[in-house]
Amino acid sequence: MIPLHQRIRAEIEAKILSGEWQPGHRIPVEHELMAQYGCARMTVNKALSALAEAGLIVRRKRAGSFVARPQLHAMVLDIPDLQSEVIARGDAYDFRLLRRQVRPGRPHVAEELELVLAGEPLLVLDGLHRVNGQPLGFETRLVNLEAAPEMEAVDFSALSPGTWLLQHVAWTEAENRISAVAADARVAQALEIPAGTACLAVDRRTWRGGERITTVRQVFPGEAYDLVARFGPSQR
Amino acid sequence: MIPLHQRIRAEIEAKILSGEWQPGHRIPVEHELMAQYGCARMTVNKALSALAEAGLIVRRKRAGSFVARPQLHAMVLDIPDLQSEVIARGDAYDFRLLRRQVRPGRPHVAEELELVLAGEPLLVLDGLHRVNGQPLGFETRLVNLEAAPEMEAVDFSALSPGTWLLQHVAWTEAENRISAVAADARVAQALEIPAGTACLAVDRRTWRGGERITTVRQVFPGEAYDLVARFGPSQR
DNA sequence: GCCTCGAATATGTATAGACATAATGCCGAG
DNA sequence: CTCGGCATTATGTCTATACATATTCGAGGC
Repeated sequence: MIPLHQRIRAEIEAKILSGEWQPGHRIPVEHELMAQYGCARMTVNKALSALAEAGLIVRRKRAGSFVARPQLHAMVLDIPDLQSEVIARGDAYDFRLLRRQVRPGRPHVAEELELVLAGEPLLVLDGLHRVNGQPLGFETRLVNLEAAPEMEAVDFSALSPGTWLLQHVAWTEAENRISAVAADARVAQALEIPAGTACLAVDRRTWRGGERITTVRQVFPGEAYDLVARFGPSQR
Repeated sequence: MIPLHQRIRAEIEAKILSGEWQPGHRIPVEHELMAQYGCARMTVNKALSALAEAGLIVRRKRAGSFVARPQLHAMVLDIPDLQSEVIARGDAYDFRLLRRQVRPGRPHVAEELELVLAGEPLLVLDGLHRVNGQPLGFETRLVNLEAAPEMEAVDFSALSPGTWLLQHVAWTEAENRISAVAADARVAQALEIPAGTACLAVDRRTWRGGERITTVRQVFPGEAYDLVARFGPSQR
């Protein structure tokens, strides 16, 4: 019932991932596979093109197709959505708003100017993600109200701004920057950990076609949280 | 000179990424695009299939194709290769080996048993990545010598084991786990930072077919290093 | 009003053939 | 022996056509 090009792809993929075909190994040329599966070349081609797209093989004209030497530097990172992740585990999630403020962007703060022109309205939100009443992560967010004016009216005393934004505001590009920081006094107090504890910081910025929508920094205690990036069969 | 299907793809992608076609917008059906570009349906189909694969659009039979609502949780993570990254910047890279040891896997250490059976040979390497003579990151590595026997003979007093492994040992699957840790005494001394400093820890495990090859933990001072994950046009 | 079934529609898969393009390797000229 | 150019080969793109499949919409029966 599964399409033939997908079966061809899966069988070759299995040979590669099992190690039976090592990097550098030459894959049967399209005419051979065509004969082997009794199908048209387009079908074989589709399977091989998909494998090439996924980076598992390299194709060279006149020479043939070869198992690729995998590269470390482009892996798929899972960024869990806190709320759905927590709820999926059967725990209770809530968001506690600590600060809310609408004010113009300050002309001397570079971070705010990346988001809005000086004087344009900026929504500032600080809050705490919690699991079963325990602090999970601290979040500081700036929102460009020009890009998401409806957001000014939303009540975030319980709903997470990230969740609301994902559902209501379209974005086209996003960047996450991951680093380690020591918890400062404010974060430490909110997360109920000693000041100076090593924490994972995720800085996320989102755009909609050139226009900046929001900037957020989320800080998690180091032992309570990690991020995973994979290359391999689970990739798809 | 660029293939037509790629041009079609690029033009639709541009409309989506510019925000001109918002999420939920219905894309012209294949027959319309076919007429618009004066080509066969297979060509249009190839362009749209690629966009669907990349997650930019969603295709539904009978209904049509629609701009997808982007999901946060699968972004592409750049994991720089330290050595080439540093050299590309024009700085001097070197690796200093701090410890080297070959011994059997200890039966009570879970981490070692994931790599080898108890009693099988294990290569243990500790070392320091340096830029212009300054410490950049501390690395602790376990290597399964069954999987990479040639490695026992290599001199790592200057060459980084990661670089050697990437070039000489084929792998099929890898996982990176990113977390924050406080520098312990040994790491702090090696990196010349105060003990307890917040650091970014990258735990990497690689496989070949089901067989584990190596486990490595790299620790970087928090301010000196970060990782970036993106979704968007730079994705390809 | 509601439910079922069939027609229309858009995508999914596949074929057979054609020409384009790139790279390898061989062969002959110098 | 070396170098340039040409034939060969494998992939890349595209066409025109066909049938399969999933989903929606509407018509008709209850």
